[in-house]
Formats: sequence, structure tokens, C-alpha cells
Amino acid sequence: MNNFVQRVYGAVEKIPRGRVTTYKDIAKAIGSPRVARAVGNALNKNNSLEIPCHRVVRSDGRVGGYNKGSRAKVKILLNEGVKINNGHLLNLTIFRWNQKKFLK
DNA sequence: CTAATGACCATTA
DNA sequence: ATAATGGCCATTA
Repeated sequence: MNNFVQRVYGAVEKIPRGRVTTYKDIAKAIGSPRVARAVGNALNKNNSLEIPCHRVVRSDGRVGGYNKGSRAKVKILLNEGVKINNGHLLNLTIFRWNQKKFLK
């Protein structure tokens, strides 16, 4: 574990059930807007159930990867009420969660 | 030290 | 709609 991973997890653990955010949004949230790819790498190592990394999706509305397989990721999200069709969110803007907005 | 890798992104064809 | 491309950056070999 290192500082970067800690910061990523710190942002991810705040995502509420039934909502999603993007790798890029996590990057912004930790103050480094261009590290989306590295965020994915950090989440790939996650094993903790405390970190809801299945709620992080791609900015194009596709579900993205998962260390237990993207099938499992879709399954969990569907179970939380996020609507997905062929690995693509029906409407990313509806389910997207923005921390700043939430705090306002 | 350098090179390769990957749960990404935006642009272009 | 798909596919290719270049960029990005932390981590790992």
C-alpha cells in the first residue's frame, strides 16, 4: 500500500450505493485530473469489500474492468439499481455521483 | 536507471 | 456505430 492508493481508496469509499462515478472523476477528486488510468491500476489491486470499486465506471458510460470479471461488476451494479444494457449504462448522468454536488 | 503494462480518456477516421 | 491512435501516469519488471 502506498500514498497514491490510499488517496484513491479514500475517494472511492464515499460513493453511495446505487450511484457511480468515473475513473476520471476519482482522479479529479484526489487533485490529479490526468491520472485516470493509474486510478484503474490502483483499484485492480483492491480486495477489500469496504472499497466499492465496482461503482467506478468509464467516462464513456461503459462499465469498465473489474478484478473479479466485468460480469460480476455488472451483476452487483444491477443489484444496486443501476440500469445497464450490454455493458453500457442507460444514462450515466442520472447515476453519476459528484461529491461536490452532494456537499452543497 | 529504462521499458513495459494497464479496471483510462479524447480525438479522429 | 466501430477501430485506431496518441496521450497519460503509477506501478512493476
